Amino acid sequence: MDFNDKQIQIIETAEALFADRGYDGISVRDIADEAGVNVAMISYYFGSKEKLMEAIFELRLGNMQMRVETLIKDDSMTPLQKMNLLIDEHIDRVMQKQCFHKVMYTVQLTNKNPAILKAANALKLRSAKLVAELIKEGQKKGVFKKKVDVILMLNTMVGTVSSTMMSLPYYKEFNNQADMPQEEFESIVKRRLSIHIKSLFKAILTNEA
Amino acid sequence: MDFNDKQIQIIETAEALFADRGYDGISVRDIADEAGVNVAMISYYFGSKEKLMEAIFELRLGNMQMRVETLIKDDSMTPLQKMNLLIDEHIDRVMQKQCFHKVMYTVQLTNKNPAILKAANALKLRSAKLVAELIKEGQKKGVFKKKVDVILMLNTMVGTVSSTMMSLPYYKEFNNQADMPQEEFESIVKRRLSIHIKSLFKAILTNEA
Amino acid sequence: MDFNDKQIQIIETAEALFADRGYDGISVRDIADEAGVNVAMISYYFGSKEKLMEAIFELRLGNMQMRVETLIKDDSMTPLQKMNLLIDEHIDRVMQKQCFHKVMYTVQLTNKNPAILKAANALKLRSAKLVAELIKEGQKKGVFKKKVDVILMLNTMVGTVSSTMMSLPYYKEFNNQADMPQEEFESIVKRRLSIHIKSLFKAILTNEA
Amino acid sequence: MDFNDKQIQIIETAEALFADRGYDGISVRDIADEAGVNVAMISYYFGSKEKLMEAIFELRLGNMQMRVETLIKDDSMTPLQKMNLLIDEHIDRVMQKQCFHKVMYTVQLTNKNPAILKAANALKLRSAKLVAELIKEGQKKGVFKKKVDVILMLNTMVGTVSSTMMSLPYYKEFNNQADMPQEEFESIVKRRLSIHIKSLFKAILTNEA
DNA sequence: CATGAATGAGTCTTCATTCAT
DNA sequence: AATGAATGAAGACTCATTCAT
Repeated sequence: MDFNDKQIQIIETAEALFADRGYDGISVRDIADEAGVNVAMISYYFGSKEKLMEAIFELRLGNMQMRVETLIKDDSMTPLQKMNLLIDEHIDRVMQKQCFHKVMYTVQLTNKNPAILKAANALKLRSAKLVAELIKEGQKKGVFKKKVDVILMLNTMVGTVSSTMMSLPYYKEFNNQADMPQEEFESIVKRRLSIHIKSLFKAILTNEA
Repeated sequence: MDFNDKQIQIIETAEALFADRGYDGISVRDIADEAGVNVAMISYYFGSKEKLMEAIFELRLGNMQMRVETLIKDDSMTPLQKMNLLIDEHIDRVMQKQCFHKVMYTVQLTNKNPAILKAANALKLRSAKLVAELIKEGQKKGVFKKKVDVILMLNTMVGTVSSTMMSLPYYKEFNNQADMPQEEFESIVKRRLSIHIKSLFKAILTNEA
Repeated sequence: MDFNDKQIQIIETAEALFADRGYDGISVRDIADEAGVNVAMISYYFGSKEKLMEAIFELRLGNMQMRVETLIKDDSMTPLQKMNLLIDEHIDRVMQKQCFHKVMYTVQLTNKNPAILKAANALKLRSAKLVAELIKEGQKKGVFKKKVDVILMLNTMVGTVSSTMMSLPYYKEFNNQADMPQEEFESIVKRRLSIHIKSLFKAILTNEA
Repeated sequence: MDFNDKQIQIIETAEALFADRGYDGISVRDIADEAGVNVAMISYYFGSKEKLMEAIFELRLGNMQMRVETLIKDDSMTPLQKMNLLIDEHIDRVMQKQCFHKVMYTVQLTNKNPAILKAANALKLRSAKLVAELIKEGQKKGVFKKKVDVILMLNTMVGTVSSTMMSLPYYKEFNNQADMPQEEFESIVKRRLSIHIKSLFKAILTNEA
């Protein structure tokens, strides 16, 4: 749970490389070279390549779940406000840690890293249940519709954001914004995504347009 | 473009295995063993592992683009009908060829197979442009809203479907439908997805709820 | 059970090297280099280093057990004749395949190759039981003593031969026969061993000197 | 020659582990972990793994030679008494320090630790020469036969004991004594070995049965 | 046309040892 | 005096591909 500086450096290097070429597409030597450390150091610090992969998730997933929980249990916000904040935080998280999320998607796509897949799915399921509670709360208060498929709704949020992130370069090209600085472009995308998904959720959750 | 029976057998075996363990997670020997052919046959028929991967896309993407084009240019349907059919066809395609789509997502996630990635993105871009034209047509007819972000809209469609497909087992568990036959469950999911995405698109494209 | 020429060549090379430096003291590359084959060929033919070790035993132990069995069941010899032949055959076997027997002793000394150890011990136990029957037969006929510890007797045979083989160079030096050709020396040793052990067995088995 | 407590602890741990898995089958880290000391301490105290191995022999062989010498030169015993005591002491030594003797046999079997092998052989040779003198003394006194092959005789002693020690578990099984406490069983084996070898030596050395 | 045999390059991991502290 | 951190070398093994047949 607590990694030293060199470990974090290795983890972040691995994360970026895994995102770019996949788990099996990157050798421990690639990681070591890129991180400027000795090959043996990866086994030394993490035990194995697989364990290094797990360390990436340990580092990144650590407080993610906690954040969702505190957000949902916050009494100072209405259910809709919470949903909107959930959306914005998800967008921020994914856009800020694009590499990690790419890695996470590949893990979900294959059965290569079963231990990690299991952990990721458990996290997903728990989050979904928390959100389901939140929906129920909103339904009790009469602000949300009766029939809501929480999973599909979350899949829309997650899927839209990930599809968008995955195709950022093409989105840029399609919108003729190739010249725009990356940071500015991503900021725009984030805003658009936020508005887009919030309006979708409004349509899903409430009775009005 | 024209593969013989044995080639198709190899392609489909490879597709399923790549979907399950990723491109680098599967060796040509794995494929040969599973397909019941000699290892050397893969190089013999396709030239290389990479080329076999390309063959998968050649086989699967072949008529996909064409289908979108004819659909959009069909004069017997309203723009909204076309959009709805586009959604249903996408859902059907993904659910029916889950393996292939998993493979395609992994290709989009990494820079491992650049030639394929490029082809897939070109296809995507062309589809997006066709849909954009369709939207414009609907806007001219006054049935669609003025401001529509086509890319985000398509990302919602693609992302929702793929996220749902990727997490089918967990969706099943979450809904307490573990006992239901897979076919029936997938049929239900398809219907739900259809309604879900269509209502989202309605909210995106039209002014009413 | 049936190895091709190249496999036998590898097996015999490995046998000699393992005898000289131990299982862990020899790398598959050592074996490959010495045998003049590619490193990958060892995995290709045997699966692994461990399996190669097992192949050595498969090749060498194959007919050994059978030989003991037919010898013991041969009706044309008296029990004492059988024992004497058993001794001579053991001496011949060990002296002729010194490398293999060195390998076998190291296997018996450590718990490194448990599968092989188990097989070797099973063989030993079966042989001991056969010899025990032979002893009983001799006891019934009144030519052997009543009380004979078969295991200790066999340990004397096996142990004497192996100790002698292991220290051949020092035996040579001790007897001031350093100049004698190796073959001649070994022939002498075999004769001496034969006489030595037979007289020991006579002392163990019969009542007269 | 003078080791401190921690060194002896390391030596004895190494001895046990080497006995179980061979020199190359055990890493210095294994030894350090098992002995509860730092990995670097082994290099620190002994210089290298090889030197640690030598230290084992330094510790164990130290007074062994001396013992044989004083025994043989003891004037209060007849040659036969000396031989019998030699046998019993050898049995005791091997059975009490089984680990060390296993290590020593592996050293004699391979050419991996030449320095140690040389020392062990020198010791063996010197012992053999001492025993040869003892035999001559007995021959002069007319209690021993004229023709005795000292080396073969000693090989019988050493080989019988080591073969027996190596196969203790199987001896136990063969005799249906699996339930007997190890200590009691070993005590019985020692007694049997003593009688067995003494009677063999009697046969070898004297003219009567 | 199809394949069994073979291989060089590359995989992850472990190793004994060193060195600054 | 003792050790945690670090590493170059070597370990066994797998890989996609080639080639003679």
